[in-house]
Amino acid sequence: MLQVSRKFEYGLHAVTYLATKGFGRVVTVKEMADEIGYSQEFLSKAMQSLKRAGIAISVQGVKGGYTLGRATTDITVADIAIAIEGKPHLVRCGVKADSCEIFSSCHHRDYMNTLQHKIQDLLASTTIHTLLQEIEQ
Amino acid sequence: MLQVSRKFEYGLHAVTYLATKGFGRVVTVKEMADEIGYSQEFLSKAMQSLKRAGIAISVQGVKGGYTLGRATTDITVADIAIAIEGKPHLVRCGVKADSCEIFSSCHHRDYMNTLQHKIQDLLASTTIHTLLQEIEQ
DNA sequence: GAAAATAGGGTTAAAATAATCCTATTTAAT
DNA sequence: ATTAAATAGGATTATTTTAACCCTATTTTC
Repeated sequence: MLQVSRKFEYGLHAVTYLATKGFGRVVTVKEMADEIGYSQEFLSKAMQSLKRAGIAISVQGVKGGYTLGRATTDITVADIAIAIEGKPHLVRCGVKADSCEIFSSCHHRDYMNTLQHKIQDLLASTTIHTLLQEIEQ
Repeated sequence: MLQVSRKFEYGLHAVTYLATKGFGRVVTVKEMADEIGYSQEFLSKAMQSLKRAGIAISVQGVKGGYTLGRATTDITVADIAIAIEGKPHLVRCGVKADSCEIFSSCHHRDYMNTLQHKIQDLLASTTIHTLLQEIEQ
């Protein structure tokens, strides 16, 4: 349930890594993979997802690499999750709506959606900046 | 990431179903599976997990079935998640602590644990009672 | 004793996740 | 121009997780 995918973990770790390296500093995937201890190729995929979402900026070519696309105050955990895993689809009711006999009285979808929004709101209210700060007490 | 497992969904749906049937009313897995549209055998496993956690009470034998083990005000979404999927282990840093060269300066585990606790707290503060109420506005 | 229910071990099937492979493109340096 | 180092990304394979299924035992009512 509360399990985060490894790709998300890669993405979050990469973002916090870039954040500690300072805004604007370009870092290669190789450096990150070596330092952090992840698979370079898989981390590369995560970075590509972060780039598409504008969370990271890529610089191609020899002196290339990645840097943060915006301030850590403007990157939320939800941003990273969605960039990497897409919008979550929590509700997977076993019965399709049009063949569900109790659909009108069944609020299962509502409950699941409520839950989803709660989690989503929580992650959306957690910026990288606050996450970093909460640690270094 | 934010994806809930089907077994958790089964469990939550079963709990809300039992809740709407009224406290103390014993319902068979077959009835629930038919009404809700889930696999009877798999739902059965979910119920067994809920029973072990005290969320449901089982009655064996011919007139048997399940009923809620305690009031909906005393069952949280976290209870159900843990009963069904066990305690989550969010952090899966690619490097083992004793072979991690940057361990002392790496706060990744802290970030992940912080996140985990935030989600856990959210789910632990969401009771079935409130979930049911929030819908019927 | 028969029937209807939970209990639960064990195996198989399906799906999702993670890893790998390979090639293309971009760009700095020589 | 050529080379080397980097990102971009499609495609495939391997692994792991999840879901489904099978089968037997136990409990309890009638």
